[in-house]
Amino acid sequence: MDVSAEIERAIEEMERGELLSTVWAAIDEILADTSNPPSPPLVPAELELNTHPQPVESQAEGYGACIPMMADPHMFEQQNPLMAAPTMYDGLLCQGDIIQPGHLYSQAGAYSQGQYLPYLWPEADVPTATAVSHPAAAPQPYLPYLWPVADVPTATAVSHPAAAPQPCNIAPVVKLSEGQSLRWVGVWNGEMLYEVIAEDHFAPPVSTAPPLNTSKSGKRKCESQQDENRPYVKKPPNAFMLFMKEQRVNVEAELNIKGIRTAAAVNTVLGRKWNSLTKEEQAKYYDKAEEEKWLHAQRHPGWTTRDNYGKKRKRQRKVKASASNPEEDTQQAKKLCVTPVQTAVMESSSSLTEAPHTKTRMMEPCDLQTVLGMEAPQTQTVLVQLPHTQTAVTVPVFDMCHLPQVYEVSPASWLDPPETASTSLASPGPLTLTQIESTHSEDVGGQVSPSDSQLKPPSSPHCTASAALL
DNA sequence: GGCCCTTTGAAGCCT
DNA sequence: AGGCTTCAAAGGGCC
Repeated sequence: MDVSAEIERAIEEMERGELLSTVWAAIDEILADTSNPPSPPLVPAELELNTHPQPVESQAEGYGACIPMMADPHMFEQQNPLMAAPTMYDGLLCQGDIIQPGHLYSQAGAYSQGQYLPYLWPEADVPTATAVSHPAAAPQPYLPYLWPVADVPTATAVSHPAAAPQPCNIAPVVKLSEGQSLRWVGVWNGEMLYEVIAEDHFAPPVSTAPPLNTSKSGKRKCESQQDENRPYVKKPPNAFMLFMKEQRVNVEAELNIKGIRTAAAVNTVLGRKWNSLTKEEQAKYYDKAEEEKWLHAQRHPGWTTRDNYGKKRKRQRKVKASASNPEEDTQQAKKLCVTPVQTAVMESSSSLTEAPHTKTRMMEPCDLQTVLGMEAPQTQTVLVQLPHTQTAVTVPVFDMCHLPQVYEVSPASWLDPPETASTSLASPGPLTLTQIESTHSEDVGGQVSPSDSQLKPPSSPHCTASAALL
């Protein structure tokens, strides 16, 4: 039986809800012919995994995009309790053959709007599963989730009476890249099987995610969307921005000023402080900036600063020449008009098989990571190892304090060693996801030695200790 | 509602 | 190639 064809046909003919239920029923039926009928993986009590499908579009994180949990960790409790639970992450971070949990980034230099979560999440604010309630009619969570394998040694089966066992609500999905995801389809010879699916096959109807960016700057209409269909993605911070982020509180306390142009005054002081730093001291921030840039490139394949160029400022600065000049007006208008087309081109080219080559795109040594897609926030990671490439990537999930298991992904029908990860992922067979080792939440806020990370972001000339964060 | 102010660095744009 | 412009953050002020 051609399962794929059948599923595809069903997808075309059915409504989403019907489709999902039917597909799952079909899969169950198919798999029932094998050794053991697959049942949804049991959820360890301490994991409290999300059991609902996630809106893929909400994963399109970005500073101003709609990744609610990025904006404020407390949103878990305020808007969707389920979000506090360890949830499968929709993107993959590859930083080495051994990938470290995203929570290892939890340290100074956090970004306030969730765009740079590795530095963002204050440990004290990390939501824990224990604080989570599971209402009977839980709202649709915003993000996909990673389902723990049924045979997780440390897993303790729990029942979720409130979570209706609807097939469409228990399908774990791992987002691979833009447009593709891994979905758990069952068990084959004792291994969890995942299939590559198009996102729209699993996309929920509407994202209820509130706007992420609540800052004043986030109110700008031009930042609300990159274009009609694409969320605005902000630039990664440079070294000085990271320095400001970290030192602003100190300088504000030192100055103890309020009122007129406080931020501008503080920035002036920060600028002086920055210039007074030694090269070695500055190198620390250049390192971070390189990491941020690298992560940004992974999360937003194809994105360049061009995408934002001319979209933010709506009127000329006072110091600039008068905009009364018709030519200047025309040029400004040009900048505002051409970008969507360019963006669309970039988007289409950032496929599995070919990625755009831009200054900000770093394909080496992590083609795989780029291919797998990074459009997601991260609060926890699990190890996903791709056997043929001998490369591992992380699958961040929600809740840094839990779900410490590390999983291995092995393709069930990965017959030929791929030339590159890109080619192999272009038409992969079902993948298996099994736990291979465990890590623990004690790592939160800790650092990992460079030897723990065999794949790292490209080092910058300033780079001296970036690996420690990865 | 949204830009200004102010800083440095990165990157795009223009000549 | 080199210079200019824009945007990253912050938040009160101002239009």
